[in-house]
Order: sequence, then C-alpha cells, then structure tokens
Amino acid sequence: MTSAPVHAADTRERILEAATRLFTERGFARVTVRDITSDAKANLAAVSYHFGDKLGLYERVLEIGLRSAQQMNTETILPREGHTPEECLRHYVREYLPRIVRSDDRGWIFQLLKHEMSNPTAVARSYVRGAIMPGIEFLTGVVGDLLGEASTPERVRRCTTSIQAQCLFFLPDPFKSMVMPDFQPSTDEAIREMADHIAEFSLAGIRAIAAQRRGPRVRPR
Amino acid sequence: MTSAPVHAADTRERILEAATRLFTERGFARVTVRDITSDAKANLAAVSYHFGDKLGLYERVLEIGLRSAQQMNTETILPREGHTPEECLRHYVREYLPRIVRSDDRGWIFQLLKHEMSNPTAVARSYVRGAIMPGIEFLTGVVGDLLGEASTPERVRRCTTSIQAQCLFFLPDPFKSMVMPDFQPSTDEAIREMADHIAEFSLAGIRAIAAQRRGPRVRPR
DNA sequence: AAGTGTATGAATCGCTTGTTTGAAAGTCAA
DNA sequence: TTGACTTTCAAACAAGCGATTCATACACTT
Repeated sequence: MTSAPVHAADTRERILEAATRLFTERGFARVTVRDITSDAKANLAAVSYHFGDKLGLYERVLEIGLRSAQQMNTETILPREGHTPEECLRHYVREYLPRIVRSDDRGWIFQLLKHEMSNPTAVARSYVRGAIMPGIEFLTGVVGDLLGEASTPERVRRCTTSIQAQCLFFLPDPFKSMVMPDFQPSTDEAIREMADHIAEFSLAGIRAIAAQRRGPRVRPR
Repeated sequence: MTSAPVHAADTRERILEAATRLFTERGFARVTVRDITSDAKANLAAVSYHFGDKLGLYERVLEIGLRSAQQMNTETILPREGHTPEECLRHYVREYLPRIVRSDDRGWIFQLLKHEMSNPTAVARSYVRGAIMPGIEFLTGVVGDLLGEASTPERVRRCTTSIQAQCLFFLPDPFKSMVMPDFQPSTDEAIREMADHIAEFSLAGIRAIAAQRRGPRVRPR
C-alpha cells in the first residue's frame, strides 16, 4: 500500500519512448542512461533490468525504427509497372522529403541513423540496409529507365546520388540551421515546393546527362 | 645535459598538429586530452599549460582552419566579370569537390565543421560564416544570373541548395561509406567526373527551372 | 496466510574524463 | 654560480558515466 506505487507496469514502455526521442535528438553517445530514466520517471536500474544494458535498449529502438522505415518504403515506392519513370520519381521525392525534414513519427529513424554517420555504433549496420537500400534500389531503376539508351552504370550511380544528396541534405541539423536557416523549409507548403523543385531539377539534369554522347566521357569547357 | 630532453620547445606545435588531425577525424567530444597528448608525445598537462583547456585548444585549431578556408575561397571563387556564369559554376564545383572528398591539408576544415553539425560546440558558430558563407553567396549570384528573368529569391535559394547539397554529400563519412561504398568516388579521375556531372546536371536543372513560367507556381503532374 | 516470481528503488562500484597540483628539470641573464 | 623564469612530468582530484547490488514492494498462485 503506502503511497500508490508508480508500478504502472509500463515502465518499459515509458523508457522506450524516452529513449527513442532522446536517441533521435542526440544520438547514442550523447544520451546517458540517467537522462533516459529520469525523463521516463523510472529508476536508473530499470534499463539494465528490462534491456540488459544501454546498448540493448538502443538496439530495441533501432528494431522499431527499422519496421517504421520499411513501412515508409511501401509508401514512397510506386510500382514501376503502371507508372512512368517521371511519375515514380516525383512521387518518391514528394513522399520522401517531408519525412526527412520533419522527424515525426514517420521519419525519426532517418535522423537517428544520421547520428550513426558521425558516431557509428556498429549495431546499426544491419538495420540500415533494410531501411534505406530499398529506396536506393528503386531510384536506381527509375534513373536507369530515364537515361534509356544513354544509361551506363556510372551515369546511373551519379544521377541517383544527385537525387539522394538533394533529399538527405534536409535532415534536421542544429548546426546547419544555425548557419543557414533560410535553406531549411519549415512549412508544409515550402516542403512541397522544395520537393517539386528537386523532382523537376533532377529530371532536367538526368535528361541532360542522357543527351551527352556515350563513350570515353564528354568533358565540357 | 643528461639524455637529450625532449624539450624541443615545439611541444605546443606537436599538440596542435595532433589535435587538428584527431578533431578532424572524430570531432571535439570524441577526442580526449589523453588521446592528443599521447599522440603528440607530450605530457597530459601540456594542453592546460599551453592552451588553457581543451576548448581553448579546439578554438585555436578552428582559427587556423578558418584561415585555410578563406584561402580556399579565393581559389574556388572566380571573378564574375570576365567569366560566364556557366564557367563560374563549373570552376567552383571542380575546385570545391576535391577538397570536400579528400580531407587533406586544404579541405580538413569542412570535415571538422561537419562534426559540429551533430555535436555543436557553440564556439564554431562565428568561424563558420567566414568559412562557408562566401561560397554560398557566390553561388547565389551565379545562379541568379543563370535564372535570368525567371529569377525569384525562392528559385535562387532552391537551386543553390541543390548544388550545395550535391557537393556536401561527399564529405567523408564512416557510416555512409559503410552503407553505400559505391557512391563515394575515390580516384582523382572519379572525383573529376563527379564534379563535371554535378555541374552539367545542375546547369540543366537550373535551365529547366528558368523555363517554368513565373507566378503562383507550376505544379506538375 | 504463506510463498513465489517480478519489478522498483537507493546506494555503490569501477572506470574514464578534464583539470589541477607541486616538484623536477630545463634555459638564460647577471 | 646564483637566481628567476619557463616548461615538463607523475600523480592526484572531482565529476560523470554505465553497470551492479541487495533490500523492498508488489501481484499472483496455492
């Protein structure tokens, strides 16, 4: 009895929620177990009890993120048969970009993986391929179709990279937004406009590459 | 006399060199004072003695990097009068990209600043504007010229962002190269080809944006 | 009511971190 | 040689970290 135990039995869930949010914001290394448990209003030892250790908790968060990313891929990737490559590209960017810009329930996994870039944990490797490779492979196919007869593996790779780079640039970033705040779209409208821009900009770029003669390599200027 | 004291009086320089390399590789937080001093074959207390504290050493490294970045800007930025916008853009990307890809003596400051993105130190803010704003402003002017009569502030900003995004994507990154190694050019030849690609891809993209009618906004599809 | 397994809590351990200390060793002018 | 000053060094300090311990409180079966 005493004074109403907080034993809500969902301590584990509260820790997971707090960990997901904090890991997403700051990455693995810059979040302490004390941060998580105090945020989740749980005891320090609860992490060890429920998840073995801090890394076990992190892996659990990654697992959940991977599932959400796979769900996302089903929404950004249009069936190639029944849609033109142009439609596929426009749809992909328009669905992809909002999830990159806003790290909400659907896009937080990308921000979390971004922290892995500067601070790799080695656990993320396996999760990554499942999360982002499908999108890359889809884009690769679409770009190959768009290049048509001018397609070469190098050209496909370079064009795909150009598109990916333009999208991933918008992963939230305290430093970038500090340095050049104007370049980060904030409203839904601005995000949609940026997505349309990337699609049209890239379609024109791909067409220009496709128009170059094949062979040793055209070197302008 | 005795056995040749290591007192080479350049302890301070050795620490600066080691710190520059280690901070560039791992960022401020993931380098310890012990890492630096052991690498520089100096005593642990030498950092406090010569630079006050770890942050003072970091600021000193940033100062040096800022000067190297300003030097770099004079090499990537072509005088606008006397060169066509196309020439300016191609020259910029071709000079810029190698310094991004290879973090050698000329480009390490960008990699160092990249760590600030996920792990801001608050000291870097002032250094950043001096290092990267000139390039952005130059690109903004070039893109404005290329858009010509179709130019609007939003279009200029979006096109400039597309170019910057394609370049900055190639900042070295243990995680990215782990996930998609094929997308990181390694040889000088591959880097040059990628730079040419970005220039032509972007020029075509800009022309396509310029060809859109002005006004409320063309929404394709 | 007693017993069993699960979950929580406060305290503590062992380790790494940045920083400080005070002595020793060097340099150099008088 | 003396004496003041600068630089190096080993050792220690205080704080923060992840992890562990062990007693306690709960839920549930018998």
